[in-house]
Amino acid sequence: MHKIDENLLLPLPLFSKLEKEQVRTILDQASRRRFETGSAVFHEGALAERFFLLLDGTIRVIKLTADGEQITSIHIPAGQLFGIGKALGRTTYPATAVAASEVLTLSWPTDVWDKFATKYTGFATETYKMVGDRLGELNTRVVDMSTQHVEQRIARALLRLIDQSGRQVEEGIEISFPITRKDVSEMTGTTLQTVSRLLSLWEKNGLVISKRKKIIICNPHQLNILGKM
Amino acid sequence: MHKIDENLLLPLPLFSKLEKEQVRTILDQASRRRFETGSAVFHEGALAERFFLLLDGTIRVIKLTADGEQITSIHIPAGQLFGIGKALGRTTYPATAVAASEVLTLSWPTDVWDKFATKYTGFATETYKMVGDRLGELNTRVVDMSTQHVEQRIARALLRLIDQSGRQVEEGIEISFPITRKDVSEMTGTTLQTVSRLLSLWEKNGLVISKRKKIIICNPHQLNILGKM
DNA sequence: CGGCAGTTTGATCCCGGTCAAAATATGTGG
DNA sequence: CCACATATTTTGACCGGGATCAAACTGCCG
Repeated sequence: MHKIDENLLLPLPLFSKLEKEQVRTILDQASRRRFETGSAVFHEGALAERFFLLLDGTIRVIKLTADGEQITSIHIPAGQLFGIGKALGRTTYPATAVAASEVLTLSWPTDVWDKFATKYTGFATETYKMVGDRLGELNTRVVDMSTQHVEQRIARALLRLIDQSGRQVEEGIEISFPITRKDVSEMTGTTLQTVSRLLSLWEKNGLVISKRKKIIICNPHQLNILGKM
Repeated sequence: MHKIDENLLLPLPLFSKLEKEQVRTILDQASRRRFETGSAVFHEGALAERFFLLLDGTIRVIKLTADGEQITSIHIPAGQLFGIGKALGRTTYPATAVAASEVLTLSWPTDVWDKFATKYTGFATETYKMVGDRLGELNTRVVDMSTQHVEQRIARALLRLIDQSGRQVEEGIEISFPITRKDVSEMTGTTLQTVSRLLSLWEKNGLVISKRKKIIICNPHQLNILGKM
């Protein structure tokens, strides 16, 4: 196993209040692992034996319904912790985490969480801030789902994605991991047909450009207006 | 201001790991206040100067949309903390808290949260467990909203309500605070007309009995089946 | 008793789901 | 490098759940 350069991690909010020395100690206890696109990092209901830090790529958090449908709860961008049920008093993972692209993770045994939280200033604080953000995001999701039409939900979902994991390209801002119509429909509670129709329409109007598994937002401003109608 | 009997609070999970002495100290720093049905305890966006413990009654947490619609995020039953943005790194309240019935609260200045969290074993742990539960609830809300039909969402919402704040009465289990068709529609992302139609239908079939601002579930089992179809 | 808040019921309409089928990419093995 | 299998996207036709509009009804409070 390679040693990881602690300088890469120091800029992360999670470690911002720590000494280089401390980050080194934390890293030395971590396991490093790569996941291929589509593979699961952990499964809903499984014993939460480890918690993870996403070094690179994007994690898609999904839930399965009784009848086998799957819906996307959130996407996690690089730099964030996930699978931290321990921090919230859980012993099992509340959802399944899938690699939305090639993914690089660090992970630690759940047991060390308490030690980290008490020993390292800001570690718990930053984590809970992140939890707060996710709570907020879920909250707006609920509001959206109850009040917004499909067109607006999809527009907002795309904006959220480029906000979290957008990459500037020539034609606009691209979603930095492969994403299908089906994925978008699972994020917004619709069907892939509806998503396809809308993307086609938007492409005709110059709002987006979309290829297979790829979406580029050309005109975020216009999309934002659509999302608020 | 009356002294509050600490024996009332000792059974709460929040205080379960504390000495009587410590609970007394915590209580002595609290302000006690009553809110009438419909009045706001705090408003979305306002500076989070205090956090609250709900002694009696039910709190309805609502969010307002851009166009003035309001949707209900969750209900908080007696015994729980709320308005604890500080624990999640927030400085403002993320939603509005309204008294769904007559309500009795204790509250403390936000500043003392850190002290409580570090000083009193289990205080932080219990709080975060609760946050975890709310995260879970919001998560299932999102799943529900994306996959369930209106009938199922309403059935589940009612079941959740009697689960959290039900009161056994002669004909079945009653929701222990006044609740209108409109309230239910705001919880489920529908319209009061649809809720009314369904409740009428269910009443005809003996599943519920509903009066003005009052709903009694006569047959939770049957409703549970409906909610899973 | 008047007025308001809450509820019921009917009629109509349309968004978006469902079913179906074809078109277009991508990958794989020979 | 081609042929075939599979994954993804597109487009069309149809239909139904539930929103919307409208109006009457009921219980409650001052």
